[in-house]
Amino acid sequence: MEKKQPELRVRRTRKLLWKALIELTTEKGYDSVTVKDITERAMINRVTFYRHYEDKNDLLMRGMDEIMDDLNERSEPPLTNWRVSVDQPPSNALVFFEHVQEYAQFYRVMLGKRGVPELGERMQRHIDTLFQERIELVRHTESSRIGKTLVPTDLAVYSISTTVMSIAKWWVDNDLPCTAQEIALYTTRLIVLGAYRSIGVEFELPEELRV
Amino acid sequence: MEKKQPELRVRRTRKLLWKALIELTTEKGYDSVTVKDITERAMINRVTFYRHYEDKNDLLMRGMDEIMDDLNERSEPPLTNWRVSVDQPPSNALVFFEHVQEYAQFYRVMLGKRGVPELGERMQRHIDTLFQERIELVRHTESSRIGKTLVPTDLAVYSISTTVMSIAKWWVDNDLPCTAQEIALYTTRLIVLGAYRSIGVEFELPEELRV
Amino acid sequence: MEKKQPELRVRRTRKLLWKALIELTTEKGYDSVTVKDITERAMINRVTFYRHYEDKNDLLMRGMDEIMDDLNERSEPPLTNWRVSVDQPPSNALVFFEHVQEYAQFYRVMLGKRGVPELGERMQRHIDTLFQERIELVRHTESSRIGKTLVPTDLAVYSISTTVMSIAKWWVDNDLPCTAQEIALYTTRLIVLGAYRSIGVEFELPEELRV
Amino acid sequence: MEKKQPELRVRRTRKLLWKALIELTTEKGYDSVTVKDITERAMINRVTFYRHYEDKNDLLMRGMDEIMDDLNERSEPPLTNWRVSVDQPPSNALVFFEHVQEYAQFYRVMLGKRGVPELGERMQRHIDTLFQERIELVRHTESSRIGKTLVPTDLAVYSISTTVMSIAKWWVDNDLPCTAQEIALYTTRLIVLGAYRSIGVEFELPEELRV
DNA sequence: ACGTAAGCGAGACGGTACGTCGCGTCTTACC
DNA sequence: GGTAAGACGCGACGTACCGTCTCGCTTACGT
Repeated sequence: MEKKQPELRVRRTRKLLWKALIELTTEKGYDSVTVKDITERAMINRVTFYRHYEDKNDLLMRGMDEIMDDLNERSEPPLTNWRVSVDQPPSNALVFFEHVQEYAQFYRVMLGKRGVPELGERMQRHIDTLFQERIELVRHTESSRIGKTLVPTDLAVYSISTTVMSIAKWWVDNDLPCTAQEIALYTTRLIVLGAYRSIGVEFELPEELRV
Repeated sequence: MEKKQPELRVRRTRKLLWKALIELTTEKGYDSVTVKDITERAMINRVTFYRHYEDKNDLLMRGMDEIMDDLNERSEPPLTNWRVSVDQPPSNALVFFEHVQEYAQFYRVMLGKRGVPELGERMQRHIDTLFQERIELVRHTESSRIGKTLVPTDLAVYSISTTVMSIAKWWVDNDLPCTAQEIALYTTRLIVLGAYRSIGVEFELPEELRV
Repeated sequence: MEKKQPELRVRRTRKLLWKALIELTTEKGYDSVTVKDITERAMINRVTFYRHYEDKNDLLMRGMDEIMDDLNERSEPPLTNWRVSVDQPPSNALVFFEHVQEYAQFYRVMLGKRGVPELGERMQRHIDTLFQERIELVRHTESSRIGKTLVPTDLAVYSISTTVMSIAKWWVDNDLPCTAQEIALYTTRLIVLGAYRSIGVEFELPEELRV
Repeated sequence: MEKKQPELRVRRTRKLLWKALIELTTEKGYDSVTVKDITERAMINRVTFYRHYEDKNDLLMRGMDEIMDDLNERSEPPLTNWRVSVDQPPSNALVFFEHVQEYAQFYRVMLGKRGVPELGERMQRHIDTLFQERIELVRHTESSRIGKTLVPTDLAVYSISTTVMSIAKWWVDNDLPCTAQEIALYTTRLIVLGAYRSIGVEFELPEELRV
């Protein structure tokens, strides 16, 4: 059973408000945007705004929810037989960056300095979850040998999710200068070489990269 | 020639206002703090606040300036004969984390989710500057061999400064669970193994870490 | 030809709305009553209210119309051979107070301080009309002698209608402490002794009241 | 020790607001006047209004207070040796109507149908107080003989204060068609002949008025 | 040490935005 | 055709903060 679609007018109103929020945040930064600004831009009465959302932040959160829901639906559970590699990004990395690409304008705005730190944190939690599961799997897979730990694991995991988020930010800020496939690969390389290596997860390294 | 100290009362007023800002930001987050809050906490008349600062942000920026000045004074110019190593953090890494340690309360508050993203960005720029110079040096030093580039250099540099900042945040958020020396070492390892390696900067790796 | 009765549902709706208006005015005063209050109390949809009435005041006016129509139907034209007396209220005085008695709740509410001044004014106009005709008759009837005028006639007439209305208000406010016959008599006495006398209308005064 | 005058600006602000209230009430009726109307007319910021008064009604009440205070200061306590007469209004009647005359614009507006019933009630209470004391005195003065009671005393007293108020209203509504002295005399006559007589208070009646 | 210029407290004020309430209109769907 | 349910535009409300101004008091500094 699927949930009933709201009325046409309601959907139109909400869409216009969301659009106005993104536009205005792009123009003057999230903090500077007022509810009045949003409703004027959307050509919606201010009171009507409050009939749908508690405040500016509520509008943002609900929009973010939808986007995060979309990401969650796309993400696959971590594979059990998974090979750590510097040549092939894992499927969820690809899913993540394709998702970012799709909502590029949104992410560019919201991850920017005048955007909403909250968004980065929510996504980071999402990534944390995926990676922690993954790392456990990786550490217990025969294809990975465990070496010496150079950095505390929790610090390394934290640095991983930060790295992913910051790369996503860099990617959209620079107007997607490469494909999702490529950026996912770069991300994988940085993480696998750095954080993974630091916590002793070993991996297949092509001959020419060996030290 | 030293600049004349402001009058006693003026220094007292400014100090009280700064103290109040930090306290209140700790308690309820920077955005929620109002000028009225600050002046009430500092027991300073609201008009007096405006005699010293343009607004809440001005107060913050001037405080940040002083802290950043302190950091800049401590930082040394990058060494020309510099050896990339996973065992010994470069001196500026140590300087940086010792500085963070000194102002730990300030950084904990301001880097936190209810803090001020602006601060992170200013510091990141600082770090970017240091690292870009350093990387140039490293790449042209005979002690480092240049290998294959796995990740675009600008992306790697960006990920470096992000990593440093995020580690600093993790460090203060977790109440300095290790010494400045240690955290500087971990940071160096993550960066050297990951980002440096990705852009082909090779380094001395102890025997037992070799793949 | 009688006017067609509205549909059953319509009559029910209007009756419920009227009832709710009176109740709510009793409870919190006319000004504080909102259309929403009325429709909630009447368990009628707010839009339905607007299908029947323009606004809260329209509902009141139409109800008042019906009540005033009732009063007008009962009132008799002033008699030509009419004796001014302090012992016997004229028939219309009786009609008036019996009418007030019948709609006591309504009058108590609407003449009260949180009621509707408009009502008092409409009734006062009604009374004015009756009295002006009457006074003309009285002044030209041989049974009344015209004495010296102590007060301008228009002022006296104004004071008469005010007196009647204020007595009606006093009567319902004090929960009808005497019969309609009695209150009509008191009213007549106050008017005949005061206003009538002041404009020179003389009257039969029982022996024991003479000065 | 006299109470300290508020600051010049404050007095100016309040005066402008009061003036605007009276003007606007004259133009469109008290109920239709909004705080926004008042502040725009007074060229005062709306927020400043709320710094001085709780709401529109508070502004009115405080203005009324001052006017009532003025009336109270002028009114004399009822004389003990007091002669009821139809030729000479008692001094307080004169005081009252002179007061009304002075604030004629205010009373015209506020006693009118689009004015504020509250005002009439406050004044009526003032008058009630004066008259009740006076009637007690009158009834126990040798110069007045007590005759038969034709109307309940409380009803008669009520009708007195109503009469005074309604005459005041008539007077200002008709643009003061006679002097305060005259209107006070008419009022006295109506009351003395009507209500006083009805409760048995006898008085000096010139020969030609005797029945 | 002491007079004076500054810093400061107190609070009125104009202004922008907030979130809420009530009004009256409109549409859709039911019966 | 009467009614329910509810979205919507509109105008006013009373409040919170902002940043400015003016009026006096007091206090630390320089001569």
